[in-house]
Amino acid sequence: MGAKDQPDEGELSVAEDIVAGVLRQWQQVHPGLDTGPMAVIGRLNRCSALLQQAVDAPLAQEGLSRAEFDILGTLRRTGRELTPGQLARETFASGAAVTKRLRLLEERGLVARRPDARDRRVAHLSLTDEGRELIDRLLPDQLSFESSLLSGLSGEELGNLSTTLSDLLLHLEGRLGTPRT
Amino acid sequence: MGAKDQPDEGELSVAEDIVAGVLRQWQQVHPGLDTGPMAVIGRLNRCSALLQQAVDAPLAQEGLSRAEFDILGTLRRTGRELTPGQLARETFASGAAVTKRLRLLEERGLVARRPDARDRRVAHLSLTDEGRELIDRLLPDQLSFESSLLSGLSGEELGNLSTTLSDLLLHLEGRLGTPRT
DNA sequence: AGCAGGTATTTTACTCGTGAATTATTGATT
DNA sequence: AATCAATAATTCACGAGTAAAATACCTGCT
Repeated sequence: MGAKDQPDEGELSVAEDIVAGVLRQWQQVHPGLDTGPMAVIGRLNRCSALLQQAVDAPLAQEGLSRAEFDILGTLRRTGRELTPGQLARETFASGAAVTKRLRLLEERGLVARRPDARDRRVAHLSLTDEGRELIDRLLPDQLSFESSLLSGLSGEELGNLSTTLSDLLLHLEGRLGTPRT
Repeated sequence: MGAKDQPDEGELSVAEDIVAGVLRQWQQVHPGLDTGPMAVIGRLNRCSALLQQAVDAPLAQEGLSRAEFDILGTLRRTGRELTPGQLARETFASGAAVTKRLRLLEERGLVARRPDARDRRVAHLSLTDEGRELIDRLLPDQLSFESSLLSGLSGEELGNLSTTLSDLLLHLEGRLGTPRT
């Protein structure tokens, strides 16, 4: 389908992104190859990589990794205690990773652990006051920083992008995502 | 679970992706918070993670990691010898990572190393016949598999997505990407 | 020539994440 | 009651990636 979607070159000399150059190289080596998927997936991955790298910077100043931030955020937004297993599912991490992160976060006094009364296998994690204060302080800064990263796109573009990615995500979750209970 | 309130948006009850639920949780905890950046960046990252995981599957059958595939692909599409440093820059990896990957790829007979005649610090890597055959055999399968992953979106949506991501990528590269050389 | 400083690559020491075992516990079955 | 399978969390062993040090080499300057 996308075989003929030559991005109109030769018109306005709009700068090329890095992926465009890669696609052109492939066209020279394998003329007629449908590089449509690469155009989308390559850009998606590259944007994601650049964004993650940038987005982590403000957190690092607080000595938090993105993964730890995700745990705090998950506890904050759900507003209730969560077990390690639930945290793993919510943050798409392995149980082992969650165990490690929780140990550090507990040591820092940001989350607290409460044993379950009925089932002594499970633990319940919640934010301490300090943890809640930290995330509530960080989140607005984090969001406005992220917003500045997206400032190259108009509000309309962002809306469309968000919608299309939502469609894609829904589709991918259907085929690959966790078979949610 | 608890988030089972009726979506009174009056529209078709389209299923929600995972990020939508997260955004709704944040709205309940911090009403009025501008979660726009999360809507975009969260979905972008999640799509990227799901795609990367899926995309690696066919490669794994050949015993190749995505990172190794990237190296082979870079050598193939540029069509000439590259130094480890150039490969690192092209694949956005550290020099150390490239060194490791090259050792494995050399051992497997997929790439060949040639010392530079003038400057004995540098090496020139190229694909062996076997390496070229492997990537030429893999690439079409890889692309059609990727295409199937994107089948949930229409051609038009894919085109728009590609264009918008290109804009974003260009913007991000400008602020975060390669510093002037 | 000899050395200072720069560059290309590799090595080292480390962090982080994972899958597979391990431990501890529960609930069901006999 | 004793045992068995299932489940929750943790520990273990390992692989992969990184930053920084080390290595090896080049170039230009005095």
